[in-house]
Amino acid sequence: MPVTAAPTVRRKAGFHHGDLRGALIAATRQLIESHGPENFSLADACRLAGVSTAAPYKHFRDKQEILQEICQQGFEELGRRTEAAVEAHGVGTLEGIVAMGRAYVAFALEETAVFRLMFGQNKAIKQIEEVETSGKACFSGVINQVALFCTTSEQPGDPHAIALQLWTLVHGASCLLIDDDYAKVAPGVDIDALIGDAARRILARS
Amino acid sequence: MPVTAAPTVRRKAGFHHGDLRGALIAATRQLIESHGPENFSLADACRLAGVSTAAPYKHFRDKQEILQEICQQGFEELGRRTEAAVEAHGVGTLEGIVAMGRAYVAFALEETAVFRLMFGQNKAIKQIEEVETSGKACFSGVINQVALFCTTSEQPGDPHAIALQLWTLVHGASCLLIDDDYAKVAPGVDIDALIGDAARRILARS
DNA sequence: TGTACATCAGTGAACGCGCGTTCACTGATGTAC
DNA sequence: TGTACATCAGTGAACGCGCGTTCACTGATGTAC
Repeated sequence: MPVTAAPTVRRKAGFHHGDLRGALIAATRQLIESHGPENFSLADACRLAGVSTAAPYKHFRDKQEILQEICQQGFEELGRRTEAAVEAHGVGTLEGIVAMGRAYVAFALEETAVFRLMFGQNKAIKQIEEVETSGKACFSGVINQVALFCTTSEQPGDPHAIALQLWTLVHGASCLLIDDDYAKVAPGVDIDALIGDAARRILARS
Repeated sequence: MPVTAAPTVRRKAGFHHGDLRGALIAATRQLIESHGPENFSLADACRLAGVSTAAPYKHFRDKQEILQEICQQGFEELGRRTEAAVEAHGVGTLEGIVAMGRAYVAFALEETAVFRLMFGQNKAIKQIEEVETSGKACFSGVINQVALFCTTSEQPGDPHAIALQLWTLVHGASCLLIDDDYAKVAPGVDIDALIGDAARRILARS
């Protein structure tokens, strides 16, 4: 399938590109979005960026390094989004925690390919240190909120265990949505309601 | 990487194989288990089964058809397991429903590659009719149990909505486990406890 | 029981293809003077 | 301001490789007589 340049990744005129590194990342994101991270070819990304297939090696060690970079950016973006969500809806409140969950699912829907990289089967990508650190930071944010909620609402629950349950829930929703698996048995499911309801039950005084 | 024949897929002596269809399915399952469904090559499966790369075309239309067959078998197996679980732990009971969830996660852990096929991104595989039917049947089993539980325990909840929440939960647990994503923030998490606890909260009188 | 024969599962070679990476190179850029 | 030059981003051709699928074929099997 021939790949034509999209506006966001079109090269500048002339011999030098200007921001080939950025353009290759943009092209890669676009390609893994449509073909999945496993079926992405570096050669296609080069075609999208309008450069020769040898050009990426001036900016990345190998194909894998581009994916690692995208994965890393993804965790930072996810952290930013969930933090923004909880701040907008109330730090330490039930609504704030639910908003974090919804932000997680929204991220999976909007940045599906990046989400797949971040939580998918390619272990090599996830195991570099910067990625692990950003990932832990995201989760710590959730635990902190749950702990805060438990304290202020005088709940006896273990924040770490509850945060894990909530993460499991929103991650499940994300996966079932992006892989179109709800469609078969619950077309048009209201996912915000599902998450809100389930999270409320998980966070309820037990 | 050279692939050597495993006992379960070794060919019989002689020109004719005997059960090449079965051997190719076994070989494919083995390969997608180690390389993922996206990185499986038909040629490797042939090597494992000890036949030429042209042999599969006497039994399958193309590469995709082998994967569809495995996906189909997977839904049937999952249905069998969840039904067996609920029958062993109490039809229409909370424990029975929790057992179904645990059986779902156990299936994901034991048949990871098949699970990935069944719920993964390859839409073409999931969209054939037999697969859709088996998938719906699996989910209906859960709804029925939840409905039964709601009735006998005089709960007002909507069985369909509650079943969706439970599915979301156990699917999330399955994905996070098989992709090794719990490891970073909760190494050695007790997943049976997590599911039991969360399911109890979701099924609790609201 | 013995033989002729149709069937068809598996062969092995070939096809066209696209991949990731390497290589010596080229020419645009920007700095030193 | 003008010129010489070092830098290094991007080129284009080539590499070795493995893939999915097709093809005419072959020979083991089992059935009809």
